[in-house]
Amino acid sequence: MARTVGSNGARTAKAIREAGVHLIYKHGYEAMSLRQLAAEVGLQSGSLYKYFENKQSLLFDIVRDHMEDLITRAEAAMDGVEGPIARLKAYVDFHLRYHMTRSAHVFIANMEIRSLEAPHRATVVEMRRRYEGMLEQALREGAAAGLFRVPEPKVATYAIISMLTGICMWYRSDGRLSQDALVALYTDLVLEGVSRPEGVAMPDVVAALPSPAGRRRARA
Amino acid sequence: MARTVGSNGARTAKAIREAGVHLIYKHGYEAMSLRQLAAEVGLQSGSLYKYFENKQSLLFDIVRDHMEDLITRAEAAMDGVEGPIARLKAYVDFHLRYHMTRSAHVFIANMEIRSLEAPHRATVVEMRRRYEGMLEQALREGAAAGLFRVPEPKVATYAIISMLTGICMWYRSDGRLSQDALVALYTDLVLEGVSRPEGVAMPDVVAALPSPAGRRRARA
Amino acid sequence: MARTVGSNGARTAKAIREAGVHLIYKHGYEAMSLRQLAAEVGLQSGSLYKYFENKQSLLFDIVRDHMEDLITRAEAAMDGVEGPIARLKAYVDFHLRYHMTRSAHVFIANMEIRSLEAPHRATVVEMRRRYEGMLEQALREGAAAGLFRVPEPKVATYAIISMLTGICMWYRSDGRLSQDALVALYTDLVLEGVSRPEGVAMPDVVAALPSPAGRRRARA
Amino acid sequence: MARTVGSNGARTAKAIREAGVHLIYKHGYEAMSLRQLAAEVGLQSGSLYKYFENKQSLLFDIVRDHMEDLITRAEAAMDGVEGPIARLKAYVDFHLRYHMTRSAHVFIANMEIRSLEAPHRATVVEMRRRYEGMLEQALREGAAAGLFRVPEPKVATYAIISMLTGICMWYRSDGRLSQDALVALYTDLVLEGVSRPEGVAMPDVVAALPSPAGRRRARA
DNA sequence: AATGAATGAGCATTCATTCAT
DNA sequence: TATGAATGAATGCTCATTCAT
Repeated sequence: MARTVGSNGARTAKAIREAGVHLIYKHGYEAMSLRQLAAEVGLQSGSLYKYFENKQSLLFDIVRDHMEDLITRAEAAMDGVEGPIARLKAYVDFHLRYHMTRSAHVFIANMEIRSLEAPHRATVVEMRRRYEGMLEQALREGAAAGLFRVPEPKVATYAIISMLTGICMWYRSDGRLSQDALVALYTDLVLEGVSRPEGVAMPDVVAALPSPAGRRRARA
Repeated sequence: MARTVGSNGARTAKAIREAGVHLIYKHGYEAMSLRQLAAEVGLQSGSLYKYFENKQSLLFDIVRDHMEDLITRAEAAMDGVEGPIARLKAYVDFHLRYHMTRSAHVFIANMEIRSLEAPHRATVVEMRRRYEGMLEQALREGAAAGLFRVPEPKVATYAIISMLTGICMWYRSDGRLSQDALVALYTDLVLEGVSRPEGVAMPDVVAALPSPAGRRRARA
Repeated sequence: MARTVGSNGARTAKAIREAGVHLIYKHGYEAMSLRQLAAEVGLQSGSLYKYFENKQSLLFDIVRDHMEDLITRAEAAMDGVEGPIARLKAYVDFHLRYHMTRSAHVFIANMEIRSLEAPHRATVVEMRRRYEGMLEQALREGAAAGLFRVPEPKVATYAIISMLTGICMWYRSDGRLSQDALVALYTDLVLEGVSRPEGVAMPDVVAALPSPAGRRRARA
Repeated sequence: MARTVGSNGARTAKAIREAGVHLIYKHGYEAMSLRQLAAEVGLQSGSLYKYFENKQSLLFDIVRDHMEDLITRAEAAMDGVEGPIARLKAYVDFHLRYHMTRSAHVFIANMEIRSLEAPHRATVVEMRRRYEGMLEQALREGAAAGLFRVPEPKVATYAIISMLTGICMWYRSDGRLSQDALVALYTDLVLEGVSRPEGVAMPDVVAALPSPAGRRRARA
């Protein structure tokens, strides 16, 4: 019998990718078996190797492509936005909407870094740093302009990103609150959190922080 | 040979638990093998079964005990603290210090919930809800007292806890910033984020939120 | 190496089944290991799982298929045979020849019922009941016709079947006695055992038996 | 703490033996674990080795003791009984009652011979031969005296013993039929099966049997 | 007489992967 | 493009057995 009309490699490749995302999201990379994946797309497990080199590279492909997409879209969202406050708002808005829309990919990229082999992990970590850097930059500029109260931009970056990313652990598109409402709520939390209020001094312990200058290690 | 001189059940049990935490933290529950664990404590893998029923219950024991410890200590930390602001500060302080001190346990409890079988997972999720409830309660009281600007206490709870918990992803005890400094930084972010500033109105979209009253589903 | 030249699924499946019968017959189901079985057919033990779901289902497949074969052939052997005496003879003849020819299968079906998990066991027990029912029916009809002296057809059924089945414990095809001779000997024992002799009364204790009517439990 | 009053080795030994019989009967020798056995008598599994050398010798002890008991009692039951018919009746009577009373032991001795290592098995097989020999002897004498129609006493022996032994597969002491009734039924089957009826010739095929004289192999 | 800690071999089963067809 | 047969290593787990205490 000839092949089914329209049954072609590209379609299968896409089906594998989607089933892979779904299964890794649901069971975790280690717990997902290639037999399951093959069954999901109606193949024998050996046939998957036409579409990827091995299980590890399936994961890497998924995570790398996701990170590229994330960065590309973030840059597009921030493109042309002027001023630290507007840029911070744009970042928060983008990050939240992206995480609500593509929660499975995001979840995988956050949870399965551990399952990536060292070189792959390094690549992904570097991409994540670039993405986080966009937020850090906005915070630094806002602080320099006297708009934000962020003595430690790196810490604030981690804090804000953790807070925003957490949304993909519980957000459901059929929930009571709309995406717009949630964006408004989080934006408010973030903006108030970092904005300089009139006449409020930094706590002493922060004022006495050692200077970050000259340190070598990437993380505080 | 039967028994190493000086071998001792309680000591072995403790060693297994610690090695288990370490290996699950490092490789993930699925990726850790009991042979690895046994090797770490100098046993044959079959001998581990004197100390737990199976791999799953090792994980559950670790997570459950951690959650019990977390809740007990949180309650102790909040005990006698009066007023929403003070209570919020106490919660943030406790949460951060605990997460900086026991980051492996915390990491496991957050990451490996997925690896728990349904009934175990239900138990842990319930415990987590109780722990989160302490924060939510403080936020609600603060809002009711007109101190906090939190139209959606549940969302704010998730947001704050995500932000704080994120610290265990990067904190190193030998880092540049002390625990005190980090606590001060995060406390500032949280407090400013939720405090009611003079004459600042809610964003329109939040003001127009549907009332949470009467909804049945647990999550927003 | 992937595939031995000329290897063939159907052939392997048959080889596994036969080796399985042989090993279970020789060592017992519990004592047979799948490594042994795999070695017998020249495979790695994991490869067996292409051919059965698990060890238990290998046993069940063997026993079920045997029972189906037994019943089908018994019905064929009895088909068209008229009259209780002729039917009893046909049953004895069939049963003996079958048990002499396929003693390994028969042995397994009798000995390893205990090793079947409950639902499988129930299925097999039900099939056995059907097979035994054919003999019981012949005995009942002969008794009703005044030809047989069987006050308790169920007991007589068990007795006769036990007697006949015992042959597979010692029969060897290269023994001194031919199948025909053995069939003649057993037929004689059975026929004389149940036939009504002239003027011979039942022993008193049997005459005084409680009526089986109305009892619920299947077995005497 | 001192030992419990009356807790002594002999009592424990007996408990182990009984639990062993029970568990082997229920699960089979291979499937029974010494942990189960130990738990049944309230010991640690290592402690069992004060009472037997190893698992195999527990089985052998059980089977050997049972066979000794069987033979001793059979000899006592036949002692002083005169004449082939009376002796045959006495054997049948004894065998049935013994098998109804001690069905677990009997079952084990029949089913687990396969699990005995070669030398142990040889011992048990020899004992069984002695026990069967008592029946064979009675049949031979009855045939020689012209009372029985048994051209092949060995075959008849196997047939009768199989038939009688089968009772322990289904007999329940709370069944509808009493032991006396069952003994009467089986005795009747056996006696009629082997007794010489007036003017009934042997079937041709049996009349033409090769003489058993001079053969070496133990089984027909 | 019994414990309890441990061994080391073995088990059924699953896995990612290979490759001739 | 896909199959299906197979590998070989690994996994979680159970077992009979040992022996210092």
